[in-house]
Amino acid sequence: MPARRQANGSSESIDNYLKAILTLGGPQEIRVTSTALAERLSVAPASITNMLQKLAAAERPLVEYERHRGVRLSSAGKKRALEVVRHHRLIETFLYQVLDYPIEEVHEEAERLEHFISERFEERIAAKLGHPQIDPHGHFIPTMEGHMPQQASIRLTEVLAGGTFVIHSVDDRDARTLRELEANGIKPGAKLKLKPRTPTEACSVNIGRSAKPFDLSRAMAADIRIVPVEKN
Amino acid sequence: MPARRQANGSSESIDNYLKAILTLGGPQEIRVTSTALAERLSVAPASITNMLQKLAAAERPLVEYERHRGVRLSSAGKKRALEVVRHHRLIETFLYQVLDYPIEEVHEEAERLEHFISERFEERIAAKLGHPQIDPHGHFIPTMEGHMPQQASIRLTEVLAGGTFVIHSVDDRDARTLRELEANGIKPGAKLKLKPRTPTEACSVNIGRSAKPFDLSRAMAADIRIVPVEKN
DNA sequence: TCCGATGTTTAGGTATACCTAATAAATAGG
DNA sequence: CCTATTTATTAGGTATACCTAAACATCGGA
Ligand SMILES: [Mn+2]
Ligand SMILES: [Mn+2]
Ligand SMILES: [Mn+2]
Ligand SMILES: [Mn+2]
Repeated sequence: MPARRQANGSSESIDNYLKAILTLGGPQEIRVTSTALAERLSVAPASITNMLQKLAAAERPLVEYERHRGVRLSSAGKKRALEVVRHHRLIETFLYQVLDYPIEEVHEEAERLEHFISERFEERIAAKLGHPQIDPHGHFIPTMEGHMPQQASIRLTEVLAGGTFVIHSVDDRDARTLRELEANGIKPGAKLKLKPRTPTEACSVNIGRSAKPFDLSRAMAADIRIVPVEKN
Repeated sequence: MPARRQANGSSESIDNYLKAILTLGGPQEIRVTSTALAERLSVAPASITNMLQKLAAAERPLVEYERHRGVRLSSAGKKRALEVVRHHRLIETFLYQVLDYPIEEVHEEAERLEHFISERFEERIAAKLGHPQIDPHGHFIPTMEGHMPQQASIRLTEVLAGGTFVIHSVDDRDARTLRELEANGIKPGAKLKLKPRTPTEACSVNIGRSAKPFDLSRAMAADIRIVPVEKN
């Protein structure tokens, strides 16, 4: 079936590949391996190779691909990926703020709709929301021109020394974890005191100004990104 | 490509077939011919036959189909069709009232999004709008349970006798005509005086309480449905 | 440096939803 | 009532996006 193609010669499937490459490539746009993509997209490695070859061979290629050496986005691919991420995060913000969705349900809906809204829809919800720069999980929303600030935050699990932090963002993909995080006051902007620990120990944190420490599960800790604060 | 399937074993394509059969079958649920469907969906007749056979052969068939004798919706098919029409009209109302879309642009966006929103999204926009019963073109919005009132209206082109009418609804599919209609004050609820005419004559109307008559183009007249009013 | 584990690609196949061209059924006109 | 036209179906083919299994590269150790 003629999978619905967007104007730019993209499709729902292609969009998802581009987004995955953007995310997995990270800020330095490291080459992404087939295995990493296969894992991320829950698709067989052979299917990944196929798609990457197609994307690289197109008239206006969306990726740079070399056999056995991974892929990177071309500038056209990066542009489209950021456009889709903008859609995703604007939709999440809209669902949360205008339609009163519970935080843990916005991601799934946005993951679908991001591929099907028009430029007008994008523009209208952005206007309705006052052109927001941050989504409900704390992630930056790319601008219409395709710019997105670097996240200066670090993973909570990478900090062993302890200290005081502000929560920058939470991962949006696992609804259960996200609901648990929110139920415990762990959301962007919240303050958090971390006890020093060894790599194998659980993370024990104080949220806000509560006196009793809270032990984060592995899943919860891995989904939190934080920024250090000077205490004053 | 695994065309996105909704929970009910439907898909964007199937949804559009079901909607077309609902509309073309009319209130009495007349059998719909392959040609009519081919025309409506801009798809080759052979493709229609193919799809109808598939839909009729399914475990839980969405249509009743007999070779050379057209199709009707099964009760499951009718249920789904009304669900999609509900999505469509709620989305149109939402785009118009909440996102301030121009009237002539809501249809195209709704035509796409109707297939991809969740039950939660449907429920949330319905709530936001106060559970509306009529969309911006004057069409009834099916209820959550799949009920939709009959339209008692008639086509403007069918009236030769003249008289005073209220505009019940306008067709939403042609953006240009719709914009023209709206620009001339022709929208649901507006009052309209029709001069008597012969079948070949153009329709000349007075809109609202304006004194100067307006000649409707064939396209415009065909897109208007009206209800007679007692003048008092 | 060769060897095997791991990762990647090729080869061949499926389902959806379209298409065109050829064929068959239904219907309408003489 | 029989044929010509219209309408519909069958047959065979395309593109997208997946899959599994088999073949092939790459790279880290021994
Ligand atoms: Mn998300
Ligand atoms: Mn997506
Ligand atoms: Mn519409
Ligand atoms: Mn549609």
